[in-house]
Amino acid sequence: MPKDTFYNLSEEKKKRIFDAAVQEFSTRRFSDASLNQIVKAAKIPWGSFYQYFNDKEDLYLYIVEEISKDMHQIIGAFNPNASFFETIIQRAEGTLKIGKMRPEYTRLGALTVIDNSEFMLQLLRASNEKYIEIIERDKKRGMIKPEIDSDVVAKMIYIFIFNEYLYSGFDEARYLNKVEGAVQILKQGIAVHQD
Amino acid sequence: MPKDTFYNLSEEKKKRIFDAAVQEFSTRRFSDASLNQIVKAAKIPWGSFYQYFNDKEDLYLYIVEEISKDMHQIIGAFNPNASFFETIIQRAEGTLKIGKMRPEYTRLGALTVIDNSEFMLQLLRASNEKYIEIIERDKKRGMIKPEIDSDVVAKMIYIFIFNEYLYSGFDEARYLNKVEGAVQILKQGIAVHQD
DNA sequence: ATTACATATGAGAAGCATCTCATATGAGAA
DNA sequence: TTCTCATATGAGATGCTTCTCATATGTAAT
Repeated sequence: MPKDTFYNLSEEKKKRIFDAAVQEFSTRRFSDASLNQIVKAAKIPWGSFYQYFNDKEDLYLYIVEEISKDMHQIIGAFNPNASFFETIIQRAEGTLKIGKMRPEYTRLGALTVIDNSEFMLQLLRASNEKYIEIIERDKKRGMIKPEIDSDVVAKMIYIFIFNEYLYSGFDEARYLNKVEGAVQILKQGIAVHQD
Repeated sequence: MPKDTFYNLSEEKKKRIFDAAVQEFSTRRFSDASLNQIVKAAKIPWGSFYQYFNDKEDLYLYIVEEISKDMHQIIGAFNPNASFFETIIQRAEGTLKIGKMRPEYTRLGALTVIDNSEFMLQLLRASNEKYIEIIERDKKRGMIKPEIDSDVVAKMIYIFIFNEYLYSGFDEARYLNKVEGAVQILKQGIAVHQD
């Protein structure tokens, strides 16, 4: 947690520090990111940094927290009645929106997720839980086969849309097309029915 | 490429260096791995290291190369006539075999792949190409719906089995069960058919 | 004006990294 | 034996990092 001294700073100075940190943490992963660069870019003296934050991790967690707040505001609430399949598409669209409005958040997110496997695990688990709930609900609604392993479905699609975004998300049309393709495959399967 | 001096070394000494490097590179990613640790563990003097290798990367590439050779020998050849679905299962079994026989290779592989996104991209592309070929062949065999996007299928399953292994591969039965579940879903889809 | 206190400042301590280089060693050839 | 040359060796050069601390500054209260 940043110290009081940090919160007492002018908005302008806080923003300078935030921007410098986002810039650095979206370019290099946590362990490679250099406080040197950050204090230089933020134009604050070395000593001041430690008046504001306990250490590098303190700053990092603050940044992640702020970004998370900002992202929720940008994406807005999901439609709670959307089917699992619709939810996937909505989520992909939300990801694209963030990527467009705050590309640096996307880069930082990608670095965070590949850097800290424990963090990634938590993120995966949390997302998975949400998806599983929606799948279970749709099973009750009679929209999804009840014998299916919800965990597997959730992971297949979540990991797919995540990876596909990292590696082709810059091409929005293509990305949405691929996600829709994946949803179709989930829905219908790929085997030729011989019955 | 290691220097001649390295190849002239006794097998015992080469193995000592190999083992020390695998140990370090399977514990910390490339940029965090410490040559200090490696020369200490391998019991070679600092100066000698630079008689054998040009730099850290030189050693690293050598290790990856050796591991790759060793792994191919362990897994052996795939059955070329197996269906796409069977190939997936075989691949998962191969991964488990490596994880059992050379757990340190798996750890090193995981670190490499998350460390170097360019390397990961290459790996993904190469694997994807192979899967796509098999899928296309099975389309011609009349086993897979021809209108399906092969690229999406390949990625969905490949990324799934990869991630699932990283996060639950230690429980072999569970892992194979999940992979089989994923294959079933791919085959049949998850939507309740209303026709 | 004086005191008190929060904040600002940057030089440098301390630690760790990779890599170099001058010198030592030891085995085979002349 | 003496010379040659590949190899061995480790101290330390150099450069990066995070983080500390003694001192300066500015602001508000007395």
